[in-house]
Amino acid sequence: MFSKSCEYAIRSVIIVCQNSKQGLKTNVKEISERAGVPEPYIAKVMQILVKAHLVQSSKGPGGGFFIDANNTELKLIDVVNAVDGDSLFTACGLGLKECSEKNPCPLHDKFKDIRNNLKKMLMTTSIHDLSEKLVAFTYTSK
Amino acid sequence: MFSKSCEYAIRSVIIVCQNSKQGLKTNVKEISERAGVPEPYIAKVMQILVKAHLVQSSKGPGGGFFIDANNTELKLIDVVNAVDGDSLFTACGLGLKECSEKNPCPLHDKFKDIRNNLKKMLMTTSIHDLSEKLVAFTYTSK
DNA sequence: TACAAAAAAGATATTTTTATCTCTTTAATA
DNA sequence: TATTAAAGAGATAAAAATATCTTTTTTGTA
Repeated sequence: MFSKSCEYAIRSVIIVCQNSKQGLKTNVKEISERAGVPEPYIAKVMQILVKAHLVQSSKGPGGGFFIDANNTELKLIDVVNAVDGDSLFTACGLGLKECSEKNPCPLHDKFKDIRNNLKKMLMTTSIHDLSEKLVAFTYTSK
Repeated sequence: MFSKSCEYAIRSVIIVCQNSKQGLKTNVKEISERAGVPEPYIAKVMQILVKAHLVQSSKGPGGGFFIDANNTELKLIDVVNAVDGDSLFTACGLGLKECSEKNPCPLHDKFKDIRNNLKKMLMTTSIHDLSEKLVAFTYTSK
């Protein structure tokens, strides 16, 4: 469904969010360990999230990633969009260039429903809520 | 959503199905042209579909791919499963190894709904129906 | 039976994604 | 001010997906 980069990003953002609620910053090493993702790889992915202003970062000793206190409405879709773009919600299910509302491929409407469901779910799922539910979960990739 | 191989497969199967209704076989060249997919690539993908018994093939002059007359209940999910497997319906949305019904990740239930919708759609969409609706559509990849 | 047309099989090449490594910049603090 | 811990940036490497090429097998037909 999502790219690995995106899965990693979601898991990482949840952890950063948890720490941020306690006023803590999270460095790449901790993200790597707790999210179960390779350290140099997630370092790159975090750069994307910082550039998209979904998380903030500070350099130097004691630095790390955090989520701004006023950025309380961060949604899952923001992370997905930043990392994977919006092709999941917009591209034709059959990969057809000409497929559109005006010129729908035969699967167009069926796919639209599915994608709209997915989009709605991602738009209404807040990272903050997830970070509260997920405390007990161990992140280990396949 | 689907791999390119899978998108190609769906488009190709629809074309083969159309021809099969008129008792015609479809060779790789025709599939390539009408589905807008690279010829040597779709040749490989068709082998997967033949091995999965979703389409039949015959070699030699006048040969090609066709769908058995009694295989009238071919569904979209059969093609997706043969080419992409079932990870889209079974894998954790966050890529977590331990996520399961018993030990659900925080997104588990929300993803389950989406995936079940998708699965239901694919299970109820017949290739034969699609092949009738899609006659006018031009297949051109992005 | 020889030829030609077609899929099958296997090898190779290219591109994209995933992953890692090295060096630079920033900033806290001893 | 020197050291150190951290992110940022850029280069490189490995793996997977996509694409192509070559050879073999099958089969219809002249």
